Amino acid sequence: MQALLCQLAFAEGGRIKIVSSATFAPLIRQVALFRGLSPTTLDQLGVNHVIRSVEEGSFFFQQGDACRHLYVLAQGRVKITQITADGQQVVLRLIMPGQTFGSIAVLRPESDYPASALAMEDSTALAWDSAFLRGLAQREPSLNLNLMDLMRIHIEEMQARFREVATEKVEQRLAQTLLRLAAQTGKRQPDGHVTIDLRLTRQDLAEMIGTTLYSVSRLLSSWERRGLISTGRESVAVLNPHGLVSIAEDLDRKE
Amino acid sequence: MQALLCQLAFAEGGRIKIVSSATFAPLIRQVALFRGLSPTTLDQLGVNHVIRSVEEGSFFFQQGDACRHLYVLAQGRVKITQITADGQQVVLRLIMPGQTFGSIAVLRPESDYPASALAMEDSTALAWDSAFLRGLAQREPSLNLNLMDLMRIHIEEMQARFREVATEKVEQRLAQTLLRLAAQTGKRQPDGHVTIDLRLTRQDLAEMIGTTLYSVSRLLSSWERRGLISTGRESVAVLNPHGLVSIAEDLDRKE
DNA sequence: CGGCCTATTGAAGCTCGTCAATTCGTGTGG
DNA sequence: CCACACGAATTGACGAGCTTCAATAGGCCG
Repeated sequence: MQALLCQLAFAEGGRIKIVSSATFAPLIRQVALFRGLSPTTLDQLGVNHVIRSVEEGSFFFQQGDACRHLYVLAQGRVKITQITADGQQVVLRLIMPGQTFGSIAVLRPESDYPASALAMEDSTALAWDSAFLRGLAQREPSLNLNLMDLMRIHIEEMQARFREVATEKVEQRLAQTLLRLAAQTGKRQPDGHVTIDLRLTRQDLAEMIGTTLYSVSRLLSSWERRGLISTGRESVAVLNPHGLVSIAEDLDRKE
Repeated sequence: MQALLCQLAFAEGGRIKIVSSATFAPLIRQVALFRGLSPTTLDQLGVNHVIRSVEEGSFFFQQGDACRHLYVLAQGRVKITQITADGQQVVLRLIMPGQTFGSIAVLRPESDYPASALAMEDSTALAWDSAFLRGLAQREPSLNLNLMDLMRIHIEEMQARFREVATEKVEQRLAQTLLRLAAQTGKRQPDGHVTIDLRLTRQDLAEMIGTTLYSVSRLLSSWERRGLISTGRESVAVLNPHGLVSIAEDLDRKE
């Protein structure tokens, strides 16, 4: 384990801090993956993890690394990405605190991570050894069921995104994505608007929907002119969700 | 169960035959999902299934149906599809004999199938009740592990396809898909060529990669002119795999 | 203030989708 | 057995949508 940490720190320039583990006991009880587990098991989970802090721009793991740990994000934001041979990147998932990533690790002791986990800001995650979790799952069937349910959700999300990118126009996909982000993580402001406090660049949004940062910028500008949203550097506020819905459903072709 | 069969038969016009179950015992032992299970369990699986035959063009299940069964295809070919609000279709998977589909059913008693399973030719599948399988999994942890492994493979496939459709051109995706089909199900002919005996229309290929049948037709014609493949009605033979690889990797832009 | 990352916008061009017309191939029924 | 019908496939023309490149402006931090 220590070897892995050092290797990653070296490879990516990430600074690794080891933090007191008592801090995170409440978090563990809220994680979907650990729902319904016995107090004994939860205690074991509270003891047998490692805390990893990774600074912005560094990786928790990279595509192709041997996958030996499952992570739960405690603070920060992480994006799960794949890079193509010619350097293009796609964003598969955004991870918020309390969410699980690297769960492939539990299944196959000898496989590699199929994607990379990049910290979008300084982030801290709890890491469990996959062999330890496999042992735990033998005594706690709920753990397996929870894990399968996470995988099911993940499959359905990827299927939906594949369908979207295969059938819908950039305009629709972007509107859809903004609505989804607003619903998941947006915060309602005193003035009634919903802001997405995620700091996503135009580039990030482009990689989530399979387009270029230029197309994203053009669309956001035009929507701002129409009063649907208000944009800022690395931020978007949704002013008129209904307008975005009609774009997402392609109800307003040609005006 | 009988009610479900009748309902589906009615809804889709599918003709349902109930066949002797002894026929399929050897198949069950070869299915990846059932690998490593005890002989006792395999016997139980051999007894507690239902055999469903569905004729070409009918559905084993449709998007939104309550999902109560897991299927293993015994003969025929099935495609797993999703349909968009405006009638466009995408093909998520092709199922060949021995492969499992509808596996989401096992996890959530009360959920719906997220996609449809359409018989591309007259097909027969074994169906297990999801409650029965959940019970079985409590005594056979291997079943859970196998299922999770299938799900892992499925996730990685969908991630790869998302990356492709988000970053690659139609040309590359089509070449990639032909190579994949040739590797998975192609048969080497006496003359050394590899034919894909799947009967896939241009439309099917288009729905697999997110394009139109016209683009597929144009590309296949041009590749045939260049001697890379030989095409026929609902069939393709790969003559020069290496040429397709260089197209898939975009090594020959502009000639 | 200067440097760097992010964002905007225009212009040009290419890929791809769309529509329409036609041909090809397969199975059916007279 | 041939003619016909129907689905599958081909091909051309056109244009919309999107990417690409380049130039410029904006915002934030040291």
